[in-house]
Amino acid sequence: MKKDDSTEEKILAAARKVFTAKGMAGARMQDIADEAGINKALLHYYFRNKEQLFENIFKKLSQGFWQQISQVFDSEEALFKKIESFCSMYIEKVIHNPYIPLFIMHELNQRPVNFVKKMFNDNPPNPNRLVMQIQAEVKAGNIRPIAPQQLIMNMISMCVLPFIGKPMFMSVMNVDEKTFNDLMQKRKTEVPEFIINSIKK
Amino acid sequence: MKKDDSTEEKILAAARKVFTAKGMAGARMQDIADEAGINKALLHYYFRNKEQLFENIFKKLSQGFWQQISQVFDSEEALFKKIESFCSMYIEKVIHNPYIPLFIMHELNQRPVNFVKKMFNDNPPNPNRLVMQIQAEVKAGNIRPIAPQQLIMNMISMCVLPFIGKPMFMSVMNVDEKTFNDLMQKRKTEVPEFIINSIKK
DNA sequence: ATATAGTTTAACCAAATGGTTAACAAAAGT
DNA sequence: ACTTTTGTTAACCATTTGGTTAAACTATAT
Repeated sequence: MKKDDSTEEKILAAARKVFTAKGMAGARMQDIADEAGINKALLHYYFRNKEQLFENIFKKLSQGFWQQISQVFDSEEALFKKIESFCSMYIEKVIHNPYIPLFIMHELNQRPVNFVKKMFNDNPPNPNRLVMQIQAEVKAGNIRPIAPQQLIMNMISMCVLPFIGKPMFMSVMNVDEKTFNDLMQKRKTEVPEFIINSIKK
Repeated sequence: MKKDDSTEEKILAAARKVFTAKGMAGARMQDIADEAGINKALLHYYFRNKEQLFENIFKKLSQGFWQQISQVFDSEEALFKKIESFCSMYIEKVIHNPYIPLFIMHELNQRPVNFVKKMFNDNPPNPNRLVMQIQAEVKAGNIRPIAPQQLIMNMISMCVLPFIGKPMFMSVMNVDEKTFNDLMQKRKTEVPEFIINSIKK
């Protein structure tokens, strides 16, 4: 029935690329059509309008991204091991999808809180296993006292911000693409080491 | 000669508000005019076009932001004290300007590298005093070995990312505005403590 | 007072942009 | 074969949006 079975996928791939690079407001439907190599009207044939195409991409990306996080948070690993797993997994992921975090956070900041809540409330139970683990280790005296929320924010921050601020960091540290990538590779072990050094007794 | 001496300032304040909230692509000239309470044509009378108005705002914000950072970096304080100063100063600043970092990073990511370089290359000398301080303390054996660039990225990351990701954090941690603000206030001492605990011997 | 220069506005314009339509092409059903 | 359904396109449309213009208004200088 279909002439080319992957047209819808081509559109989705193109939309993802354009939206994540330019944001909803900066993306042009024509850009997406060009990127997909199709006529602009086809976009509206497969997806009613820009808003729906955007939501399709955005929901998938933000939920997928968060799902991967909470999967590690809820795993059975011990705390220190889990910190190592999370940082290396997450940094590795962002190395290969450097635009996603900034895209998600920029768009979340454009939308009302109830929209944001709807996006995350379903899947990730809170307090999750990681929060309880941290509380337990503090209570047991195995790590120094720290609020789980603060520790988790610290961890996520160090994993993700260097990518969001990549242009700034590259410019002010005066490093080229290759050097920057080397720094990020090293962070996969550097960040967990930094965290564990801070909380261990 | 001028009817209202502060018209230009009203425009700049309005433009700053709209641009930082919606970004260059999402901002409408009409929005800025409405926010300033003036006719749209006046925008073009004081600033030739959207691009120039944007550049005016963007340059001031990004350079000012970076200047404040490098000012602390280059101060005469001892390392640990400097880390404390930076974190409390920076978090305090972002509490009162929560949109700025995300705005700057989003816009920097939309522009070519040479544009970014032009924006930062002038003022902040690199390697700056903070880099040299870290190297010296490592060499003297006063702190554990760490690359200055990694430590500085860690510090900036923990100070700024919670604000960039505020909607996400509020939603997944299920906290309200007040609780979030409390968390951020505590970070002014929590983050430097976290860093110093990690690097001290 | 009147001219002059600077300021502000309503109305307008052209280009860009999201979206529609009608016709055409390709598959699938019969 | 041929009818129907699905996929694709070029041309078109309506609205939005950045930007202009000409006239009106205000303050100052003469």
